[in-house]
Order: sequence, then structure tokens, then C-alpha cells
Amino acid sequence: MPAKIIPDIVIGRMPIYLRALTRKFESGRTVTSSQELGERLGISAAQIRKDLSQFGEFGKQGTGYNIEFLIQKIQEILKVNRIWDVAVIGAGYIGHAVANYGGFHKRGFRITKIFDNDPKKIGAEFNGITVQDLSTMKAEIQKSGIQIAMLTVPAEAAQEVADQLVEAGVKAILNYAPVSLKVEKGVRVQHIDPAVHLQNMTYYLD
Amino acid sequence: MPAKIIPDIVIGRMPIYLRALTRKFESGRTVTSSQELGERLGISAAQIRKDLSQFGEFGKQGTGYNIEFLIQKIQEILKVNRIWDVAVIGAGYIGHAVANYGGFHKRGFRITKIFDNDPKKIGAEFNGITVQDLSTMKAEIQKSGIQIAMLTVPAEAAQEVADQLVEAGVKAILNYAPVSLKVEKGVRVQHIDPAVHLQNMTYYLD
DNA sequence: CCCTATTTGTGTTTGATTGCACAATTTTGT
DNA sequence: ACAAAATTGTGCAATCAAACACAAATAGGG
Repeated sequence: MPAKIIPDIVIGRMPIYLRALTRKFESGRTVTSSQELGERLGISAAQIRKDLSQFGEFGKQGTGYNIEFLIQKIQEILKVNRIWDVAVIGAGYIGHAVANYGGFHKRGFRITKIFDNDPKKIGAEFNGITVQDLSTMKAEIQKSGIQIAMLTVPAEAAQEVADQLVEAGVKAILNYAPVSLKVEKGVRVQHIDPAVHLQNMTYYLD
Repeated sequence: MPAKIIPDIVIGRMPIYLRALTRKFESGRTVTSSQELGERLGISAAQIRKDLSQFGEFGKQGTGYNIEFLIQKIQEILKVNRIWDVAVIGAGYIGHAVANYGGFHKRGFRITKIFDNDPKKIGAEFNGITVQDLSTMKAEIQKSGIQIAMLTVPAEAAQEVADQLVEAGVKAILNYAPVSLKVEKGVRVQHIDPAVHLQNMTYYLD
């Protein structure tokens, strides 16, 4: 029997559930319900139950879900019950911001490499990590086996750098450059472009 | 006749089309087709045609779409054929990065105010804008009539600051804090959380 | 111990989104 | 001038996602 295909859209909600559950857990709560979680997130309780039921039966009728247990399960599902090494490409403002963000580790990630092509930045330290020359990127990433990269280079360079990342074996790219990347099948891309997000909302303003 | 309701998911694709079209325009192209655009974006040509047809008939059989004209139309639809003032709340690494990003203006936005509650940051200049005391935020935003805010404060403070923003009349919040915000109906929120985006991809890795 | 409150997991229905396929139109090439 | 190629806009079908609704299980209170 082949593993059941889980819709992308369901996978996309799991990190949201995980984030909310982690906050509840840190505030000392031990159990929650689909209804409570749904109200918190603006998602229907039925949807949350159906999403979770795609992966197993994690709740208990009458009481709801044990938060710590559910966190563990979702971490397993999303494979963030381990730490993934991440490379940051581009040491500008955004690269700086993500390198200095302290919240990645407890969510399954660790930035281990930063690259840039600006001689003034190469050799600098970002949060304990030395900025390396972009020209060494492909070899370094191949050697390290890194599968995840955050791309914070200018739009003009993004596609070319992305192509190199894919050649180096990277399978997941979080793209901050304001351009749609084309990558081969089997490589995942997520886009973060604040202007796109803002333009998404202006339609509804007046 | 009431205006036709356009699905959110269609609105969400329009900024992507706009971004791709703008790039084509800047590279000197004058016309494109749904097929070409779709290949570029990994979206079916039929979907692009259907999306655009929700708003009018912008293309020409046999030739396709005039890029400059279509850009204008999409800018009108998204209401970014004007410049929106935006407030940035939080002058940390992310606030710094967005304040210094030069690309907003040509996409319809201008950061005009920055707030923080850290005395060491208040009074500093970020890209020509003086960081103001967070305690003055509500009054300042009300006075200015700003409808859009980017929220780059720590997770613990995010909901409280968001509530103040809504009280001050803000109708659109781009939230960088790693927490789901609850806002009243009529206020739009978009979330940017790199860890969520990364966790979205680790499911597919091994 | 039993009745009432909750709450899950899921089969079924409803609704939304995408893809298909083609007539109509325009351009291009000979 | 005409045929072939390209391309749009859209009705219809198919697929996908969300909501509904309820049996089954559990907890709590007197």
C-alpha cells in the first residue's frame, strides 16, 4: 500500500498548528480542543480535526488533545524533530536579520553557512558565522550536504544563484528575492515578498 | 447590481502576475501571452486567462496581452496605482531591513513612520525616518490616517500592538511576529514567518 | 452509578477551484 | 488573398477542499 497522499494545503496548515500549540504549551497548558485551537487561529474546528486525522488519531473524545503529545506528533510529521542545517545566500539586511534571529533552533533549523560576493562582507562574522565567498558556495554546500537555503540576494541574481543551489543538491529554497524562481521538479520553493503580501491586502482597502 | 465577488485566491495571484509582468516590461518586452506567463510562473495558461477575465477583457486574440496596459490594469485592480503610507512597528533587525528596502516605492508603498519602545532606538534615523516612541503610536497613526502597518515586534508583544493598531484605524497588517493574530472583521492580516515556510518544505525532504 | 457535557473522527454533502476544449479572432507567411 | 498558426475568453466537467452532522467515547457531578 502506497503512503496516503496528503494535500499540500493540509501540510501548509500543520506549521501553524505547531506554532500555536507550542505557545499554549509554553504558557503552561496541557490539553486543548479543536474548537479552542480553531477559535485561536480562525479555522473551523472540523477542519483542524480532519487535518490531524490524516496522520492518525491523536485526540481523546471528551477531553481533546494532549498538547505536548500533539506537538511531538506534528514535529515528527513535519520532520522537525531534528535540526536542519540551513545556508543563507546574501549578507545584506535580510541575510543579517535572519542570521541574527534566535528563534530558528527550537523550530528545527540552524543556520550554518552564509555566502556573499561582496569583498567587504566576506570574512565578516554574522552571529558567529563567517561570511564566505559566493564563488565557493556550490562546493561548500555539496560538501556539507545542506538541503535547505534561504535566498536573500538581489532579484537580478536570484535565478542564477538558485540554479547553483539546485546543482549543489539543495532541495528547499526560501526565496526572499522579489522574483518567481523556476526550479526542477523535486525542489520546493517558498516565496517571501513583503510587497506581494501588501498588494494582497490593498485590494480590500479604499 | 452588486460588484462581483472575486475569490481571495484569485486576488492572491494578481500581485504575482504584476511582479512578473513588471520584470518583462523592464527587460524591454511589449507583449506576452497567458502561455508564456504561465510557464514562467508554473501556473496553467487557462488559469491565468480565467483570473484576468474576472476583471475584464485585457487581451487580444492571436497576439496576447500588451504588457504595459496589463500592468496598468492590475495596478488599478490592486489599488497600487497610488502610493500607500506604511508604518513599521519595531526597529529590530527586520524593521531595519524593511525600512532600508528600496523596492517598495515602485510597488505602491512608502514607509513613513517607525516606532519602537527601546529608548536606545528612539530618535535614531532609519533611512531618513526618525524612530518614534511606541507610546505615541496610536495617536500618530490616527492623525496620519495610515491604514497599513508592518509588525516586526517580538511575539509576546505582537497581539497587544496589533490591537492598538486596529484601534488606531489600521486595516491591513503584515505580521512578521511568529504568532497568529486575532483581529476584528474588516481588518486583513498577512503572516510572514520564515520558520513556518521552512517547516512547510521539510515534510517533503528526507 | 447514571445522566449530562464535551469532544473526537469520519461519512456525506456542499461549495470552490481548476482543467478542458473550442468558437471566435488576429497575425503571419507564402 | 488565403491557409495555417497563435491566442483569447468562457461554458462545462472534473477535481479538490470545506462544512455538516452524528455515532462513539470520555469526563464530571451529584
